[in-house]
Amino acid sequence: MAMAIKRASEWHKLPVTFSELCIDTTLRCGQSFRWRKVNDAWTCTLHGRILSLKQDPEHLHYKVTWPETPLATLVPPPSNGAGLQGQDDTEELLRRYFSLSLDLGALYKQWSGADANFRKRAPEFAGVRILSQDAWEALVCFICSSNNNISRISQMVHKLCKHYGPVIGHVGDEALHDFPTPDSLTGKQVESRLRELGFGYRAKYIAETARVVAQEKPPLWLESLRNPEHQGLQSRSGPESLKSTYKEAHEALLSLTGVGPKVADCVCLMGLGWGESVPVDTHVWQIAQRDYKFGKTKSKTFNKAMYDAVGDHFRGIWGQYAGWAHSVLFAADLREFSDRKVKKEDVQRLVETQTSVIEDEAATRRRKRSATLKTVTTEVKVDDTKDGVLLEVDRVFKRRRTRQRP
DNA sequence: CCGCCACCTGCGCC
DNA sequence: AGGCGCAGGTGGC
Repeated sequence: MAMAIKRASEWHKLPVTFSELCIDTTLRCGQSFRWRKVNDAWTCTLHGRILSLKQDPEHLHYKVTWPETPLATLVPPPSNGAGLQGQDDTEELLRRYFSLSLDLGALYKQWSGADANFRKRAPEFAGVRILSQDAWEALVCFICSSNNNISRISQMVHKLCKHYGPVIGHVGDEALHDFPTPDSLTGKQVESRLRELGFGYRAKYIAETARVVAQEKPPLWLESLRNPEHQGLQSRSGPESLKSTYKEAHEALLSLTGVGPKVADCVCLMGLGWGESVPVDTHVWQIAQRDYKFGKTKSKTFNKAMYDAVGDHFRGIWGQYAGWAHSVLFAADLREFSDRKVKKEDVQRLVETQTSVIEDEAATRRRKRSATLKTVTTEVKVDDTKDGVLLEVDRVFKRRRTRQRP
């Protein structure tokens, strides 16, 4: 069996157009925190193997590297049972991971038809898909994401794999690890060790959640929360009574420490196949206020009712795959991709002025952020005379905390 | 229920 | 150059 597995890795290709999948955007937009660009190829461990991806306008190119020693004993086979049987199931895995049976072009058309704002933003951000990630991995990664930035989240997830995940192989002299199982994170020392590794208060959430998932919840509890409809994955696991709806899955996840509505929705969307789930974070809340006229209610702070209202609103205009549409706008709003927006506005602005657009843009962003985040409770108007922009801010997403003096 | 705050840490900015 | 403020939130009053 091991002999069949071990062979020289080579590149394969899958016909996929750029508008159906753009890995460069999809893998960098904060869904998964493990993909790294190595020698011009996106690389990550997935289902017990190392996967490298490249793309041209017509194809997705992939290369598989299997473990030097069989890992059947270390890594549980995928829940669909298609594990290491000797034949390469990587193409099927990729189709599943990227949900390639879904017609993304048709969805973009639907969302554009229903929403002028989407129509405006989407052209620069084609091919953004929701990754079908492992539910447990998504759960832990998004627990790490609370009050945190993408750079540090990535570092933390990397450390988690490095210290608790099985080695799958090597790239150069660096070992690549798979994501650790719940069992491997249940030890007595886990919390203190994670704190040493820089996880901060999330160390407790992770250790506690691992213990509950591995020992207190019934076996396959997470899997039972999966959307049975998603990409035709007719449930082969569990009786009818264990199936859940999106709302039930969301509620169930809230029982875990460190999991609030936002993290629960991330797990629903990216780990459990619930396409209608819309994670509302500070970014999405700002998008809702800026582009969808949110922020006109009595309540002063962002509460659960408003959280649900934002999600319901987007589900209303975008429909069954609202979470997918949301991630397109989320990507369009990310700092990391701001160059694409500058380019576009460059053209517009050059017609009007000859000033430095990039610097202008950066300054505007700073002022906007500053106005949005630092304003406290009262209505504020910021008159930006230089750009002739009038910003109205009804409320804040989060009250600025005043640091205690020692 | 609603509305505070504290919570770890690292990086960017002034 | 040394702090301050913030980052895809959540738990506990």
